[in-house]
Amino acid sequence: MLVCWLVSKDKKHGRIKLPHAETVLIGRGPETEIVDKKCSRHQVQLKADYNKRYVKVKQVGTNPTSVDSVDIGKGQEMTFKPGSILYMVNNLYPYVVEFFEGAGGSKGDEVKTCIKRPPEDSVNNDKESPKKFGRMESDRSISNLNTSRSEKTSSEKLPHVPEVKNPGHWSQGLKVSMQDPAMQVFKDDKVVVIKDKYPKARHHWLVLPWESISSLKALRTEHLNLLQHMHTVGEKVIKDYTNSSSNKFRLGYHVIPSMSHIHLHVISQDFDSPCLKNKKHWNSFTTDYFLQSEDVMEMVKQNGRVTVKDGATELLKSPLQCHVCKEQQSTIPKLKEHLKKHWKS
DNA sequence: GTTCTAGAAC
DNA sequence: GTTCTAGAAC
Repeated sequence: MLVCWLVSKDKKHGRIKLPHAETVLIGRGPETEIVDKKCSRHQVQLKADYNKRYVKVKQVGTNPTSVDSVDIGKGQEMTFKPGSILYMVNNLYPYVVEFFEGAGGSKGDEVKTCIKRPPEDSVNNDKESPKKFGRMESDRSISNLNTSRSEKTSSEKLPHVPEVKNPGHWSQGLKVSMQDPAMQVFKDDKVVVIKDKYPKARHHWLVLPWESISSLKALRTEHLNLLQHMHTVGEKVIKDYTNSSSNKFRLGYHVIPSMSHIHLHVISQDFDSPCLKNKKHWNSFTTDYFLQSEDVMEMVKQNGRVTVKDGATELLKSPLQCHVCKEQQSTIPKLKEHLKKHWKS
């Protein structure tokens, strides 16, 4: 009989049993002896899969839980396998997971007080295997790019290349793409620019720092130079790769991005793209969900960090309003038809 | 993040 | 009947 244990790496307390396909909530409390207020009482939701020999970890609390230095993100899941380290919150309180054969009997120093929920789908877990991220577009051309660079200055000299420990998870896709030379439109020692894989306008790039910054919340005063550089590179890409006089652009960040690793959107304001399909897409670029790059820099300058207001998610449900003339449209197809009016010939 | 699809809206 | 959205699954 197989048993799965969650083990505190710093041996703060006894191991916690994770039964197959049962949801277990862990966080601040007597069973973990974590008293840190940054850790929610229900910080993570764990569900072991004895067939796959891994544990699904969902971050329930607000502050970051990470697996091998990759932030999971609130409400999101990652796989946690033997050999990986789960940090309960803020890179603190390390845990490992262990699967043991035939250790059914001995209760040992097991901690019993964890909260359990009935399994949601106790069978049916066998079919899916970790997916590779996305699809690669084979026809991506970089022939007109990187003209100023000599051929082989690439990755070996870069100061930070973010390690992707869970490349299978979709939220890690940017960290994979940014390291793929075929995706890189521009790079220097601090940042790399890639095309958005699902552009929401005729021109849509992402500027990513090599330095691993998980999100806007991690920004501090010491990042100001980098933020400014990201902005400057964004403007350079507009200048180099578009007829910039005829295209309006905005540079900014999503308040709550879906993808890990901070990224500056550089997007033309035509919003002419088949990938723009729903209200969330629209509102994420045309409401205050989109924080202009300059505003982010100003906030960091003033307050030393970016404060994210609660309820930003609600902005994604706002009525569809044209970003140019403010006229409201009832559906996405009607909005897309309306937008044509504002395109230049 | 995208895809898929049930069922709401028309 | 078709179009469109929104939520689950990935």
